[in-house]
Amino acid sequence: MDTLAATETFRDYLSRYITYTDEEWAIASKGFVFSTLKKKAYFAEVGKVSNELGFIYKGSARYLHIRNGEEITNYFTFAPDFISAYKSFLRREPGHNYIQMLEDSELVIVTHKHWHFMLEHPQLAHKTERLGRLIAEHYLCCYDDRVASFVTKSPEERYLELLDEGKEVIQRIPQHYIANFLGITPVSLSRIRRRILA
Amino acid sequence: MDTLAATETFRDYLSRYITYTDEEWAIASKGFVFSTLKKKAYFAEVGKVSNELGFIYKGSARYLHIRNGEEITNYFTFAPDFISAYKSFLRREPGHNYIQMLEDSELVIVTHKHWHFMLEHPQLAHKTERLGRLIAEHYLCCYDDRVASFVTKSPEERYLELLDEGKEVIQRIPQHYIANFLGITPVSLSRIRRRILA
DNA sequence: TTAAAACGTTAACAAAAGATAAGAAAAACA
DNA sequence: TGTTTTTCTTATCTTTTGTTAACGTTTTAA
Repeated sequence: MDTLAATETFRDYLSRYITYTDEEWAIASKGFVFSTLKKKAYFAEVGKVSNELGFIYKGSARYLHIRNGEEITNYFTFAPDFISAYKSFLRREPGHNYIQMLEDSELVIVTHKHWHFMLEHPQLAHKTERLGRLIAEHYLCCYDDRVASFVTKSPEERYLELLDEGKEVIQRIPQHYIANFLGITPVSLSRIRRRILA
Repeated sequence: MDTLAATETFRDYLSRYITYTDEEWAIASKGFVFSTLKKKAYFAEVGKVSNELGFIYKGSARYLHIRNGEEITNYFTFAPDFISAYKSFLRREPGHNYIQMLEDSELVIVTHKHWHFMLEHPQLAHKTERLGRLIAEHYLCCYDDRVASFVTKSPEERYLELLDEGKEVIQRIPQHYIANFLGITPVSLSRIRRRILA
């Protein structure tokens, strides 16, 4: 996909939150950067301040921690979606997790500098503030669901729930990543699967 | 506390996110409503669209679900803080949880209508959008931590973590609520406590 | 293409959690 | 104050999960 098409895909994705006029979009998109990341490459790393907000229009990624020397996969993202070490990006602090590509991927990058340019540019500021608010609100609601499922459901129920929604996740992701995502061990997930099939 | 003092407490709390000028604040605060809720009263209920964003300046509350006929406490809030059925408030959908006061409480209420008045008023719009964004971002980061603790830590570790941070929670909240919050049963929390003391 | 690494399942045992019930202590309240 | 309700702990038993290790299969990469 060329950069123009990528930019349009991004614009189209954003339209669920906000619609910039052509003129506004011309100003905003001038600052976008395009990036290709190979499978296993890192978009964000522990200990580094993430200066980039990414829009992944091709590919996928996983979020992971290292815990007692072991990788624990936290979350997945599939194109088209945002990809970001929010906390690090927003607070300008060193991050606590890695973001690694699951396949060769292509992204539109909004640097921290450009994001703030958009937040301060007279013509873009208001819509950009709203965009930022709506995006944060959207993910807030997602997190709310996720926490609720940890609090009110058993691992088996969480897995069944995932089967219902996350068709893509189930088919494209190694099972031990999914186990981590559910907060259990890979061995335990394997047993749950056997239990369900029986 | 009288309504003027309450309004000032609210303004002071908001100053961590944004500072309205006196003139702006005069416009904004005109629409605030004041509410007193007794212990056990509900701020939000399942099945009802929440039309109110609350700022609790005195008191505390818990968020809870009903699951198989049993209450499951999800979260706690202590003054001063926001209190809101976000998902319901933001999306105008019937809510999936209750918010119940843990003690007699006093709140500043921003109705959905007034919030949108603030988002659209020429003098307030920009700061209000930013306020909304910063609040959402703040809670997003909180949720991120909470999910990470479910994914990477055992119930016992989550409890120890809570002991470190949440002094208030530990002392003022019944233990079976805390057990719910940690995603385990009250019996299990009791055993964890014995294990730790030994 | 071949060697190495990663993946998923299963087994065996230990540790922890869920469910249920009983009883004591504390808190609510009338 | 006295009674009821709530809260917390403990015990027993069952179920589930964690841990470690083994094995066959698939994928990766040299």
